[in-house]
Amino acid sequence: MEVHTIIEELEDGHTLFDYNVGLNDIVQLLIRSESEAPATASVTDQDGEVNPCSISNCKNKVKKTSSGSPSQPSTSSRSFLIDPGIGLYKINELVDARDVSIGAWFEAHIENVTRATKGQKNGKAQGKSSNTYKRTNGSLSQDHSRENANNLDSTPSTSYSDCMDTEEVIYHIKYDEYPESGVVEMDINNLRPRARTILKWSELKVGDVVMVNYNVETPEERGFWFDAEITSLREISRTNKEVHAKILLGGPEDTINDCKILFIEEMYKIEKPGAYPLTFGDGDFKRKSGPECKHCRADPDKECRFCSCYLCGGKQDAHMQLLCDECNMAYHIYCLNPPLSKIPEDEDWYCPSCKNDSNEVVKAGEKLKQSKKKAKMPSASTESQRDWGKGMACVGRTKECTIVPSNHYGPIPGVPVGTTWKFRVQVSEAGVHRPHVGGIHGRSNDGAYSLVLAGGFEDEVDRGDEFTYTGSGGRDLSGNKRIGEHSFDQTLTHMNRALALNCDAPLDDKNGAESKNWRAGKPVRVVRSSKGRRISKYAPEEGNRYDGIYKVVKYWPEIGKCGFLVWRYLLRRDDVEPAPWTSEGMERTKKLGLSVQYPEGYLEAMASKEKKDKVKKQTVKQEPTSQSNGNQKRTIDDGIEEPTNTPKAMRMGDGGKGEAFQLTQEQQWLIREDCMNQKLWDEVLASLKEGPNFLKKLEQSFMCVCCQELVYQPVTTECLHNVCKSCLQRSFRAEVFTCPACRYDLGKSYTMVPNKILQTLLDQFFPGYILSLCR
DNA sequence: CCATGCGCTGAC
DNA sequence: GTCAGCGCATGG
Repeated sequence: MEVHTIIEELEDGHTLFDYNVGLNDIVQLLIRSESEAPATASVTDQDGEVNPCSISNCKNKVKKTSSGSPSQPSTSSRSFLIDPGIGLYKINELVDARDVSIGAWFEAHIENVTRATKGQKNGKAQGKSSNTYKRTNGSLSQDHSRENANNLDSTPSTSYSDCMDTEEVIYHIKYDEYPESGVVEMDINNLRPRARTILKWSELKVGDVVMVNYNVETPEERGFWFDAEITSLREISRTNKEVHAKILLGGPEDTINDCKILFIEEMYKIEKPGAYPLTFGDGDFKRKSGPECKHCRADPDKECRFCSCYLCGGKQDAHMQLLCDECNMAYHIYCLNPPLSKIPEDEDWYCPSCKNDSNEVVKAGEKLKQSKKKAKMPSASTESQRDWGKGMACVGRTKECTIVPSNHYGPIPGVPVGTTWKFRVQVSEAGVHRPHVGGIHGRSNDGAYSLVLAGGFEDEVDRGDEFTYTGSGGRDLSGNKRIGEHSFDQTLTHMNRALALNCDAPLDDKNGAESKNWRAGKPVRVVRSSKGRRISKYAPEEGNRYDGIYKVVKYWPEIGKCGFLVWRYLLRRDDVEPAPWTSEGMERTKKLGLSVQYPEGYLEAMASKEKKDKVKKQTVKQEPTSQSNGNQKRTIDDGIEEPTNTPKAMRMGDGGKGEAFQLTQEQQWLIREDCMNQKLWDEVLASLKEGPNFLKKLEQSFMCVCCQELVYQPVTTECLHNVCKSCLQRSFRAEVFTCPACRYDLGKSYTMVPNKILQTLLDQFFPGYILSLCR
């Protein structure tokens, strides 16, 4: 059953190909303006015969090729130009299929286009119903088309009013398909011009239609090209992105509407439609110029887009023509701007529109190009031999806390008081104190969420349950420093203002303020660093320890020991969890097995480094002049054996033991009420005794299969899976009415009712987690 | 985009 | 032991 699509008007600057018309459509063109008056054109195949085909997705500007006046439109000879002439098109319907499969790409050369008048269209439609287009033997449609062509020829004086009628456009296309060498003619539907803009991840967004070379997570065939509309994008880590897409064309099955795309190798955005020539295979499909051109069959008088200069249109001086290795277009060396005096010796040559800036190309073995930001960084200009970024001085995060947002007040779920990390970057990863370097984390219009006590100020006092803290700023950070000498007064702005806002008193940036009800202030997570040991006996021996929740009692400006004005804060502990230095706290620390946490592989690396140093010393002693440093290093690296001494890392894994996770009565009641998820809850509750691991288990069990995050506004399906309502809605919009987890058919009219009980529970366990998902 | 920063490391 | 100076995350 064919659908007739009427394109009433052509918009300026567009071609017929810009209109999306579906498979098996017949395009009807209604000419409305004088300038777009219809014309006749002949459809001829290689044998001079006429061969109709139905084509869709065409929106083509009528090109005048002779000087027919609008008053005699039908006598003028016109053709439809598919700019720039050669393009990569997709076959969707093959009438005369040979060894070419549907979905294959090929280069096509639009030879001729025919338009039939209204009367003929009807005739043609009849012809179609009588199998004209579903040609199974070669003669039927040819005969019919010839009839059409004859009709055209016999009605040269069609009046202009006729031109206002709906008329059908008929194309005839020649194509070459790799690896088939000959020119074959065929009927084609749904021509789709291609784009070739390589997408960067950062440019990709939901809703983009892209052409992807991919591996898709289905049992179907992998690794080919298809068109897809991006439905969701998720950055799992800096190097790991996940894309879901709705396949539009050419996927493993066009029926798959939501698939997870993995390992994308190349991706092109389909932008402004236009014919972008691409070649198949490894360049085997390359035309020859001049008399050898297989397209014009060595006929020097025949116009041929393949061997005529793209700039001047002439096919003379074939020996002076350059063929672009990308688009295969021919260019006279003297037509180029600037012109070339001779044929370049380079094997490859690219035309001006295909040439890439060699500065932008990353060659094998070369480092990736620096981002704009990196280019501005000192490392881009200085030739320092230091391996910045390898040690813990400048590493980036490898994990990120997403169970609470960055502006979360109060404890981080699953992180008990006493948890200790070796490095600040780990504290950041845990979400306890996010800045790598800064002492206060907060927002100047909201408040402070956490701070680190590291003994940066000699005149600070730490009494454990109460301490004074000094604001930030006032330091001379010239010379790319992170900390420096005090050289000016601090102000109650930025983080200093944030911390002041925690105090339950009106802000006063001149005299400071004191809270009458200090417990009413906003909670601050406090981390003590081992660096604070020089002024505080409460600082941990090693690393950075989370000590619990404190509140700002008061803040005031004063002249510090440094001689400049500083803002000082008094914080007091207000936490039900015992402080780590109390006997109760120490017992708990022991019970929970909280020992210093090191980054993954850190202890191993340190152990092997130690070993290396030892070996190095020995080697130097034994053969002081035998090897260069480089070789020596390589030998040692390769000879590293597995580390044997990682006691602390081993203990680290026991962190969850010792203290069961406590559920409130309300939580217990809610869990019982959530009977749909009873089985899941039973599993999760089994890990209650594992303490913090309970939350991890909870997070895993209630993860949305679509967005891979903790479900938000969960819809608990009949098949007992939990999916975010928005994810399920997206699936339904893509007309997939099955459960994303198990493909159970939910039915088109399924009503999505969020599981409020589950949402309440998740909000309690992971306060405000939705905010961290919306970043 | 720019400014800020109670870390961290290798070189001296 | 001291110190220069880096990437990174964060806020504005």
